[in-house]
Amino acid sequence: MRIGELSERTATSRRLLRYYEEQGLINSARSPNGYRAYDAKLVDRVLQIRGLLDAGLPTRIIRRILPCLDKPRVIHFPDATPEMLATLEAERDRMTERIACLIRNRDAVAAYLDAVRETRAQR
Amino acid sequence: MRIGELSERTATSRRLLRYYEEQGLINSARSPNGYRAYDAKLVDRVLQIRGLLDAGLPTRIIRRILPCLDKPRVIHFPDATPEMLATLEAERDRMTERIACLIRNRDAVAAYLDAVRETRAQR
DNA sequence: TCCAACCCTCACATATGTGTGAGGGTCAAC
DNA sequence: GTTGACCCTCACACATATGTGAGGGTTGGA
Repeated sequence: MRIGELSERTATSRRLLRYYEEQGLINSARSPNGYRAYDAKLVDRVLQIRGLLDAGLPTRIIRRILPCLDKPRVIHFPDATPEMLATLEAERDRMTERIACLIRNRDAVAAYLDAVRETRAQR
Repeated sequence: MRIGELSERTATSRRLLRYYEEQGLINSARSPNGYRAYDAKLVDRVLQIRGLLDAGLPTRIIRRILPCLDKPRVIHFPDATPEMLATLEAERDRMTERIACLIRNRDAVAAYLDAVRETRAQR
C-alpha cells in the first residue's frame, strides 16, 4: 500500500504519515522508485496513534508504549532496563489519571445535558 | 487569594493562570492596586482545567464545557441554542471515544508489564 | 508523446500551550 | 527610606502537531 491509500484509509494527511515516520511511530519499506510501501497492519497502527495523540499523549511517549500494543503479544524488551519499566508504569498511571478525569467530566457534561432536557420537558 | 497562592496550590505557573483567564476559563476580581483576587473555589477549577488540557481538550472546548461542571448544579443555559446543545453532545461523545482509547491502550500497557514481570519471575 | 495522478524532499507557516524576561508598580518589615 | 517579595503588562521565544506549497521524479493510459 502506498501513502495515498494509507492516508485515505486512516483519514490522515500524507504529511502526517511522513511525520509519524520521522518520529519513529511507524516505518515503511521503499519501492525501487523511492515510494513508501506500507503493510496493511499500519492502518490500525495509525488509527491507534491518532487516538493517543488526540488523548493528549506526545509522540515521544507514544513511541515508548507502541511496542507494548502489538498483537500477538510479544515481549519486545525482555531485558528492558528498570528505567524503561518505570517509565511504562508511570505512563500507565498517567493514563489512568486521564481516564478518571475524562470520565468525571464526561459524566458531568452528560448529566448537564440530561438536566437541560428535563427542564425543557417540563415546559 | 492572590495569584501566587493560587499558583502554588495548583502547581500552575502564574503565566498560565493569566493565560487561562485570557482564554475565558477563569476570572478574577481586581484589588484596588490592580492585583488579581481569586476565590478559593478557583483551586478546583484550575485543577479541572489542567486535567482536561492534559487529556487533549483545547481551551476553546474547555470553555464550553466548564459551565456544565459547576456544583451545586445550575442550569446556565436554560435557553441554550440547539447548536450549543449539539456541540456539548458531540464533545461528550468525543470524550467517550477518548476514554475508550485510553482504557484500551492503558490495559495493553498494563498487560505488557505484567507479562514482563511474569517472564522475569520464571528465570 | 504527453497528461494526470501519483510520489519524493525540503522548507516555511500556523495554532496552541508554555517559558522567560524586561520594565515597572505596591507594600510590609526592617 | 530602602529592601525584598509580591504583583502588573507586554513581548518575544519555544515545542509540538499540523498545513501548504515549491520543485521535481515516476508511471500508466489517451
